[in-house]
Order: sequence, then C-alpha cells, then structure tokens
Amino acid sequence: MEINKVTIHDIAKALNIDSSTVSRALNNSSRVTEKTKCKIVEKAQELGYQRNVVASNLRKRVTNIIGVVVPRISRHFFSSVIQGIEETAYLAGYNVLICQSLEQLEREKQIIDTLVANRVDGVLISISMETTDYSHLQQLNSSGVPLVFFDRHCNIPNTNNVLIDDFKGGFVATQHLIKSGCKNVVHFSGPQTLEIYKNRFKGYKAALKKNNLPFNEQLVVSSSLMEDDGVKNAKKLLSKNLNFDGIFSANDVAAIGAMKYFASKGIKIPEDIAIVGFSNEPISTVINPALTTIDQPGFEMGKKATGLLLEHIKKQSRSLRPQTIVMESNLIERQSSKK
Amino acid sequence: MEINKVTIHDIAKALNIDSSTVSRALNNSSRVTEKTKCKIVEKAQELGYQRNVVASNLRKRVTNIIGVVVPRISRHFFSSVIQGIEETAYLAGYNVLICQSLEQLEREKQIIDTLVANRVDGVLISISMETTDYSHLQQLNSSGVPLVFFDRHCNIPNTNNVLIDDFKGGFVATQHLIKSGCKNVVHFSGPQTLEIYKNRFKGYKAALKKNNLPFNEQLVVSSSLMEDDGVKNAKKLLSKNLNFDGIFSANDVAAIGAMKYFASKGIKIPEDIAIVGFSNEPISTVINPALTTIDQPGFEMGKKATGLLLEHIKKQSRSLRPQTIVMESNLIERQSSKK
DNA sequence: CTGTTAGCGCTTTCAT
DNA sequence: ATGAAAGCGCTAACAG
Repeated sequence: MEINKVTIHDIAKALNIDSSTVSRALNNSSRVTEKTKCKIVEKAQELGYQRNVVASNLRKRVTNIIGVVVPRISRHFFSSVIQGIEETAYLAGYNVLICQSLEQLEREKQIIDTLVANRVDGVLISISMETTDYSHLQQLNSSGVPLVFFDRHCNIPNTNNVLIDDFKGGFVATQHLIKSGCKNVVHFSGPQTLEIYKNRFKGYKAALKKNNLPFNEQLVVSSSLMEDDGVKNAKKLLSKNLNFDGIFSANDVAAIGAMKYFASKGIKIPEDIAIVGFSNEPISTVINPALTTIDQPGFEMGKKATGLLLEHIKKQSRSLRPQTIVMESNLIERQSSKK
Repeated sequence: MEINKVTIHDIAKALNIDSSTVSRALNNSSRVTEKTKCKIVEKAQELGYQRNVVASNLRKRVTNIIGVVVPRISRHFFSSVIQGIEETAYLAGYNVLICQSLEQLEREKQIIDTLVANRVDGVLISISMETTDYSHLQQLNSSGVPLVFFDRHCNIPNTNNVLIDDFKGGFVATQHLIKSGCKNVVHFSGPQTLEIYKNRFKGYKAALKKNNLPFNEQLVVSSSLMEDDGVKNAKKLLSKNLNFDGIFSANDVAAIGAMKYFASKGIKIPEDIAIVGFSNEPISTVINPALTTIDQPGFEMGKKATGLLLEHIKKQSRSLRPQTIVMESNLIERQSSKK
C-alpha cells in the first residue's frame, strides 16, 4: 500500500477521455474501440498503473477470495488439501485466505467473523474438534455465503460436504488385520465429538462382529490428535501388559507417536505388532515402507471441495441443491511389503 | 457476500444520529459518550450488523492482509513455516493470503501482481527455483510494499531476509559423516540457481577439504526437488556401481525418495549407507528413528519472518533498515540411534 | 462507442 | 460530543 497513486482518473486525464472508458478498456469490454483500448493500455503501462482491486471489490460486491479454515495447517493431510484448494482456486481466478482454528471453537468463531467481515465469496471448512455447537456456521450458511465442509462434516441439514467413507475405511482396516491373523486388535480412536472418528470406530466394531471377535473396551484408546498422545498410548498399552497383536489407528498422528515409541523399544512393525490406519503420504509409507494404510486423498479432496464451492458461488441462485460427495479411500498394501 | 445489507447508515437512521457517530462508536473512539456507544452497539447487534471491511480498507488504505508466496504448500517445511506465519499474523490482527508458485517464475510474477492489486500490507516470499531475474521483486520492493524473504534468499541489496546458515549446515553434516567413518560421501544437491543449495554444496566441499578427502564430481547428483528424483538418483548410484558409503542430502525430498528405494532393496540405513541431510519433522525422524539430521526450524522461521515484516509494516517510514536474520540449524543425533 | 452521474460502505477532516 | 460533507478508486446504469 501507499505510493503508487496512479488511478484510472490519471490515465483518463492524460488522454483527455473519461475514466469510465478507461475502466471499460482495462476490463476488456467490447464496448471500446480497439484503438482507444490500445492507447489506454499503453498509457496505463507508461504511468505504472496498478488496478486497485479493493475499490473494485467494494463496488462489485465480490472479492474473488475464498476463506479456508482448517484445524492446523502443518498437519500433512490438511496441507495437501490446501494445495488442492489453492491450485483449483488459482485456475479459477480466486485467492485463498487461510486460517487455522487450532482445534479451538472460540478461534473458529472469530475466524468466521473476520471472514464475513472481509466479504469472502465462499468458505471451505474442516471444523475443530471442539465444535459441537454449530450456530456460527448455521448463521454463515443462512446468510447466503456458500459453504462447503470437507473431511470433518457437520450435522446441519442442507449443507455441502466432501467426505471420506470412514465407516468403510474402519471396517476394511480392521478386517485386514483380522485376516492377517490378529486376534486382539487395539483401536486408536480420535475425538468422539467428530463424526469421522465415530464412524471409523463403528467400522472397527462392525468388523469385529462380522468375524465373531469380542469387543473389548480396554483395547480402545483415545487421543486428541497430538503425536505425544500416541507415545503415551503406546506406553500404556505395553505397561498394562495387555494381550494385543494389531492396531487399527483412526488417527494418523497418534499412530506416528506410537510407532516411534515401538521402534525405540525394538518392537517390529508389522512382524510383532501389525498396524493399519488412516494415513497420509509421506508419513505413513515412510515410517515403514511395508506399512498397509487407508489412504486419505487430501489433494483430490481439496480440488473437489473447491470445485463444488465455486459452482455454488457462480450460481448464487438457490438453483443448486446442497450435496454430499463421498470419496473413496482405499486400503493400500505396499509393494515393498512382499519382500 | 450479498444479503446482509445492514450498514452503519441503517443503524444511524434507527437511532436518529449520524453515521459518522456510529462509525466512531463501532471503532471505540474516545470521542463518543459511553451511553450512545452502548445504544449503538446494542442496535448493531439487534440488526445483525456486520462491518464491511472491504469498504473500510478502501478508505483507510490498508487491508490487514499479508501475502505469502511459497513454492509448494504441501512440502512439510513450508507448511510449518506457514503455521508460524499464520499464528503470528493472527495474534497481530492480520490475515494471510497464501499462494504457491509451484517453482514457476511466471506464476510467481502473476502472484505478485495480484498481491499488489489486492493491496496487501506486506509480502513474505520464498522464491521459486526458476527465479534468477528479480525485477518483479525489485519493483515490489521499491514501490514501498514491505517485503521479507525467508529460507531462499534474494540477492537484491537492501532487503530483509530470514535464513538458515546453510554453509554451516552442509559443513556439519558432511563432517559428521566423515567422523562416522565414511570415506566416499555422495552429495544430493538442489537447484544451483538457489543460494541455499549453493551454500550447502560449498559446506560439503569445505568439509571434504578440511578432512583431506578428494572432491569427486561423480559423487554429486542433483535434483529438482521432487521425490521421484531421489528414486532415480538412488537407482543411478547403485547401477553405476560407485563406491560410496554415505550421503549428505541438501534436499530432503529427494532423500526421502532415495531412502524408500534403498529400503525396497534391503539396504539398511545407517548401517549400509549413512545419510545426513537437511530435513524437517516429521519425515526425517520417522523414516528412520535413528537418522541424524540437520533440523530446519520452519515454525520458528515463520514466526520470525512475520515479526520482522510486521515491524516494517508498522513503521512504514524508512526509519527501519533492512536486515538479515540467520537462524541456527543444529545437527540432531537422535537418542534412539544409541540402541 | 463514449461521457455523465451516482454510488459501493466506510472514515475523516472540519465545523458546531 | 456530534453532525455535515467529502471522498477512497472503481463500476454500472443511463444517456447521447
């Protein structure tokens, strides 16, 4: 900001024409002669004119900015989603304002406020784990700002969601462990306030049931999505001397902590303890190239969510119904595990 | 956008006062009675007023937005920097507009243009590997937009930079390998258009020299920062039947690819081939809990760079001289490697 | 095809 | 302490 005081009026004056013509020319309107258009563009360059989008936005009542809210930018899953979002938005001429809730409801509320104040054209959000009261989102939604939830969905009716089939993922993961010979599968769960973790848990239980294995509450350990939790959990499991031979982790971060701890104790994965869990490149495959995972397609999810949002932004009429897109997340048994 | 047409005029009208008083009250000016202030705030809430920051920005000639340009959001180092940036900016009342150049100069130029057009209050940038012509940045700088380069610095005189001591890092890493008994240390280099990779390379050569080891050009393999390059490099090294026992990687992404490939061939790290490289949590420690790395403090760098930028934004006078901050990056020999 | 005229919603002198 | 008035820089009717 500051300096660069060149406006369309300056270039209008220099050319003895009206600023509205300049505006039209610079917006490549068909209602300006090629010739004058050239003159104007030339003069603009000469004077070092740089469009003031803020003024334009105020007048046009759009911003070409979409707000993105994630719990934590540096979690790899979210940063790949953001990458997908940015690429799609960029191609459509939109910018992205990125905010993180740090899993705190209060912060999420305030973020929504400033997003509205900044008049973003739409919002993509993965809610915080504290978010059980949806009023701020409901308000946003009913105030006409296009809104798409991704990964962690929201129970408000008539909203757009882009999700992974978590029940299926949990089921398939557990099933895989059982088929590999595990009899006592531990479940690393996530915050049960969030649907996605509830559903993964349900999938786990369903798989046990299908295989006539008992559900043992002691084998379920929860975490709040920090790596340290995983370390603690692993310690607890070993110290309790529980009988377990496999882990289904709904929560990649905790799984990483646990794996590190196991490694430091000389416990081999998957030979001693088999682990299958939701995961994201590159952590999962890297921690153990032979690891089997349920892959979460973050990049694709970002692209899809943004595509959906842009559709809603463009036809701001109510003609578009809200929809829920469920993406596939496949069990990946790495090649290298054949070794 | 749309709907919510409540403006300060509406609430002024409802209260039979002037909109300027409303504006003052809402900005908590001391020149309004407590009493009327209360009335106004109350009415605002009642009508569901939501400040239009776009209009405010136009008038005030600031945006409270800082632009961030990184090569690729999903690279862990950059996502941790961004996390630091966002947290610092948030606390100071700023939002962040995040853009990725995808290592392309053309894209970087266009991003700078839209950032200027959007009148961001300042810019944080890590230049693309194609950026050898700095004219667009020079222009930005001289047009008075506060600018801070981080990680990958820029050769324009009189600019702000927040960097890591790359020469030292390269030196220390190579030294460590040599001390561990390596006689033939390979160097995975990065694009030599970037200072940081040049400096790491220099550090490598300096360490060889200091230890009276010959420099062998054949042992230097370059990459363009993609994981696939690492796989290719590893293959090439093995197929050439070169005699090498250690790798200093200036480039974590390529190192990961290589490590995966080595793992698939049953080659053990660090027993068969020792690797030390610039890295970022969690990849490095996870790929091999015993791995020794040169840690890059992304989060701290983000905080520091943003702090510096904010200083320059606040005193927009020329009173502040540009400065270069060099951060420490330490060699981390993991505990678990003692096992 | 181009000019005239009003604003978008807010802030900020300058009066009172 | 409040009001009146003038824009920030741009766009969009409406004329001509």
